[in-house]
Amino acid sequence: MLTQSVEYALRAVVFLAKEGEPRTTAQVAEATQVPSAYLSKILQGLARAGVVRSQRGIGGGMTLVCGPNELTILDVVNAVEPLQRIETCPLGLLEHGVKLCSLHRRLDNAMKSVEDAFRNSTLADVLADPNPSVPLCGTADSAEG
Amino acid sequence: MLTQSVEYALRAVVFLAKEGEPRTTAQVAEATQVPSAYLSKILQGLARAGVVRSQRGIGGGMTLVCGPNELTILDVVNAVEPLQRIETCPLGLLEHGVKLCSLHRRLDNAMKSVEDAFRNSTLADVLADPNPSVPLCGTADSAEG
DNA sequence: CCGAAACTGGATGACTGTGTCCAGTTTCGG
DNA sequence: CCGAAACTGGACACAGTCATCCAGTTTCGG
Repeated sequence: MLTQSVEYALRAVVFLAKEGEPRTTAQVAEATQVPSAYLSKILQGLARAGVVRSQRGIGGGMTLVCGPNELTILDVVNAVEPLQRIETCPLGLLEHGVKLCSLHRRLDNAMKSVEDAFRNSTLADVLADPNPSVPLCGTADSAEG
Repeated sequence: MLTQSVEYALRAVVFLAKEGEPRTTAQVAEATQVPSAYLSKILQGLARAGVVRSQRGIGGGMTLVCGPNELTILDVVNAVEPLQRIETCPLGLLEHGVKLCSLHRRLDNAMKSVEDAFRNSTLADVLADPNPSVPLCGTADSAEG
């Protein structure tokens, strides 16, 4: 339902939030197991959206612009592929423009529940979650096959 | 977030539910404002999935297999493009397989909320909704532009 | 049987998402 | 200044989605 690019972007920012210091595209790619050439495009997008800052040259890399508690999953999703709500009738029916019909209202409510869930999760929340599985972290041999 | 094909399929089944009798692809296409050549492919898929029954020849057309109160939005969505939950860790980390990490658990919870919302809406619900905008219905000149 | 109505299936094309590659540019350290 | 490190941008390839068109098949009515 969400695109591959969104998944990759989320992994990348979670990693950057966990590290807290500049990391190169190659480092992020290895840690998140995302193809590095493609990840660089995604990070470029996040940089243009103001989520991440890039620094060229030796010692450079990518850093989060905000702290983990000021950046939500929704921010990242919207930076990569804006989560679009149904604002007006997809059929272009004028009467449905202001108040969606029952079908589209139901679809939009589902969108809204996703949006709300994403808005209520900051990266700090994700990292602080009392969960046995730490995001992106596996033992050396756990990613085989 | 949902594909165009899902939107088209939902419009089509809502229309068929409202009519209750066989309707040709052309009739459905006009009522739902979906390109008819493409709609025929979508209806073929719905027929293969057992949501709709097709009848060739004069007097034929498409009919719902079940009654509107036995068919949910989720059924239609899954027939066209299965709504996929996150079952195992997308990174392939073995430790995360059974219990998702906090990032993927949050993403999957969002998927689940969509799935639940769709499962709880039958076509009968959609049609019976006390809403001033009746699904797919506009006055003759409301779909201009 | 004949023909019109209606669905079926394959070929085709544009566009987007995913992914790779490489040449170019910036920056830092010496 | 020089070179290595690192990001940037463009070109390309491939698959899937969206969409169209047409020839073929089934079915009904007369």
